[in-house]
Amino acid sequence: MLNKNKKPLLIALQGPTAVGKSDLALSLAQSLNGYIISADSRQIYKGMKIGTAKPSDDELSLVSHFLVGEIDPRERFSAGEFVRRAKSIVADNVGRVPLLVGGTGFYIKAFLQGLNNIPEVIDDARAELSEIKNRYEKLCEVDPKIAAKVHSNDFSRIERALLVYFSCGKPLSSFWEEQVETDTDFRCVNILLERDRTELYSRIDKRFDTMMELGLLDEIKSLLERGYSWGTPGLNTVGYKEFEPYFAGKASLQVCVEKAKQDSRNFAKRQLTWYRKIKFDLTLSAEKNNLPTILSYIDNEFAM
RNA sequence: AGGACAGUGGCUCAAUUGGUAGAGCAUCGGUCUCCAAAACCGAGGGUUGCGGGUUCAAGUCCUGCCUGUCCUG
Repeated sequence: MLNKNKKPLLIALQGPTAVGKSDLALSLAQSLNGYIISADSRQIYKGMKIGTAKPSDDELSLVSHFLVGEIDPRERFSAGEFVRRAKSIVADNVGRVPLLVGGTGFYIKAFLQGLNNIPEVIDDARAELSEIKNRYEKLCEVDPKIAAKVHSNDFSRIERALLVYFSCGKPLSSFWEEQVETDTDFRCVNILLERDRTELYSRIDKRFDTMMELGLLDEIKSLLERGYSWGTPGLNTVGYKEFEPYFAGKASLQVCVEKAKQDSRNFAKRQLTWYRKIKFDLTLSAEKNNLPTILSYIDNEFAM
C-alpha cells in the first residue's frame, strides 16, 4: 500500500500578499502531517511581526513553522541562503510533508529549479567595485552577455554581475551556461492561490488598517530604538519604509499610511506578473474551500 | 449681493511674447539565476468647465454662463 518507490511529497503554496495563503497552509499541514517553511523574504527577520503579517503564536503552536523571525534585520538574506536552509530543514524532517508557503516567488523557484553554482562574493570585490566610475560600461567590457540582458539603469543587477566577476575573475554569464541541477527528490505540487484583483487590493488596504490597530507604529519605533536605521536590509520593506518621513517629522501619519497601502498594492501586482510565467499544478480561487480539492488532487495524482 | 482668484488626462501640477498640450503619481503590461516586500523597463489615457467672439492659429486674448475657493457686506 505504501509505495516505496514513490518520492516524498512536497507542496509549494504561492500567491500574492494578503490573498489568504496562511489559513490554507495551516489546514493543509494539519491534514497531511506537514510542516511549514516560510518562503517569505521579510518574515525571516526578527522583530517584524506585525508589518510582515507573521503567523500568530496560536498558529505557530498548531503547526511547526520554519524560517520565521530567524535573522537580524541588519543581515542580508538571499535566495541561495533560503534554498540552503530549506533543504537542510527538509532533510531533518523526513517522514513529514514540507509545505513551502510564501509570496517570494523567486525563493520557491530557486528551491524547485535550482540556482547555478556561483561563487560567493568576497569583500575585496566590493572594494574594487567602489572604484568603478561607470559600472555599466565596465560590465559591457567584462561580461557583454550579461550587459546585453541587463538595462543600463538596473544598478542592482549590474552590481551583482560585477561583484561576481571581481570575486572569481570569471564573468557571471559563464556560470549561467552550466546546466542547473533541478531537484527531483520530491513529488511536487505547486499551487497558486488567486483572487479577483479589485478584491485583493481592498483586502490589502483593510489588512493594513488592522496592522496599524495592532501597533505597527510601535513595532517600527521599537526597531528604531534598538538601533536599526532606515538603511538596514530589514527595514527596506513595504509597510515599514513608508514611515521614514513620518518619524522624521516630514509627513503626516495619514500620508504615510496611504503610501504604504499603495506600495503594498503595487507589490501584489508585481507578484502577479511573476506568477504568470510559473507553471502551477493547481490554480485555485481563494474564495473557495480548497482543502478537499488539494487532498483529492494528491490522492489521484500520487495514489497515496 | 459686490469684488478677487481659479477651473488642463483618475490625482497633483506644467506649458517663453497667442503657434493645435508635458511631467510626477495612479492604472495597465513586462523583466527577473543568490539584496526579490529588492532593482528595473514599457504602454494607454486629455476635442485644456460650457458656449460665443477676435485671429492664418487660443489652454493662452475678449465675452456670457456654470462650478469652486477666498475677501467685503
